[in-house]
Amino acid sequence: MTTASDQTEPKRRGRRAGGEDTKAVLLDAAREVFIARGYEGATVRSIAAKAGVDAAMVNHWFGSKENLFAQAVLKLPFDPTVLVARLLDGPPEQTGDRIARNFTTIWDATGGGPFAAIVRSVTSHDGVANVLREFFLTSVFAKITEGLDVDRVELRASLCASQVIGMGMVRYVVKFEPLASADVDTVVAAVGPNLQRYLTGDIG
Amino acid sequence: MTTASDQTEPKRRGRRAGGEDTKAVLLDAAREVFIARGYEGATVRSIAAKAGVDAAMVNHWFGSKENLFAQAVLKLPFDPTVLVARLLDGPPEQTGDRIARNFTTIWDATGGGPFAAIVRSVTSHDGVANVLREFFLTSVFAKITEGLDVDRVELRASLCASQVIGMGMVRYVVKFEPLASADVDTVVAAVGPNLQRYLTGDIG
DNA sequence: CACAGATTTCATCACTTGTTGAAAATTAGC
DNA sequence: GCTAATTTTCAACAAGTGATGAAATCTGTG
Repeated sequence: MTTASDQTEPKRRGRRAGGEDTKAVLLDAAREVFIARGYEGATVRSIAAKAGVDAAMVNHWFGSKENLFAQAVLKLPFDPTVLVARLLDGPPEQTGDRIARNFTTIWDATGGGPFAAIVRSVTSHDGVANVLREFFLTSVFAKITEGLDVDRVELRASLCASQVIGMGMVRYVVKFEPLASADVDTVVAAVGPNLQRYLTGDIG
Repeated sequence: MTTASDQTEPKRRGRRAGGEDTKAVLLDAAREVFIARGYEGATVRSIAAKAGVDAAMVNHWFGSKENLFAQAVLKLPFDPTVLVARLLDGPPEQTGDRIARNFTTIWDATGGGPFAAIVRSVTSHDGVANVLREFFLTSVFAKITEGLDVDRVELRASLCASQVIGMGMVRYVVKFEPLASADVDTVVAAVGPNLQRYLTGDIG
């Protein structure tokens, strides 16, 4: 709805009048459709239709559907290191709360879109599981546990990942109520302490 | 590999010699392929090939790919009520441990197959999210929280679901180490107490 | 053995997929 | 204003999808 053209006219050929960059329009449309349908479910034609251009533009501007997916979804919209810095900035005993608050806030801002897109494409696309692992484990949670002076840093990191990913699944993908609609403070109060135990508590 | 035929002969027509039930062979093959590839990724032809029969048998025995998916994957292989009974049988303060142990043991026994299959088909197939919700929320965790005499039963149920689903995602779908390879006791010691807090603890 | 019914394969349908090459229309440089 | 480069649409491809109807083959009953 955001970028579609409602015209059904015979649509004359040739270069566009000017202004809007088709490459950017395609990226937006692709992100939207990939989020809603996953990699295989999102067809090149449906993406092009939502962008209001011909399907051939995908190959012209991105070479392949594969590459469009990488550009639109796989490429992280922010730097993990600044996120880690923000999560480590504050009292160590409240790190769990900060993790819960930051992820919930960030994902809520986009309706959970990018998260859902990646999860929904975890089968279709070979690299998606690796991207997930690289981001959650290596770039974020391993960095945090390593900065906390605790034992079993890898296990603690994967446990945190399990809770954060599970929260994302329930809140944005399968949408279990009331967690799906709970406000951020409720989520932080519920999930934060459990994350804190994974980080610094006794895990057996 | 389990049910395939390695023959490349011209394969004569007509009714089979006898013995193996094609319907059951197809169900096994379907489960295997749906698990590995998701609903859209698993083609009728690939399922039939793995079963060693013609693709037309799918429509002959199940009417449609849709119905085969329902029969092979969506239909729960066990009764949720007996699971709930087992989870509630014992000291209430160890319910979290029992949940962690039971789900891990059950899923480990099948390599996490059915869980992965459902998650992987959560986009492609409209009913999958509903099946997930119906099972985890309504049939299992809501029943447990209702039997525990605590407040906010729905919120606690969805929180438990988030941790259990997250554990399943990390252990069986994206496979984050070391949680993916940790033995059951380690998982129970780590996850159990967090589930217990969601069930009977102070969640804000 | 004959024959009705069940089971299986085959050939094919209509449709959708990602991709490509050429033609048409527009813009930019001189 | 002419020309070259860029952008866009169109038409079509080969490959693959789920599904279907008929023919071929087997089984079971009489």
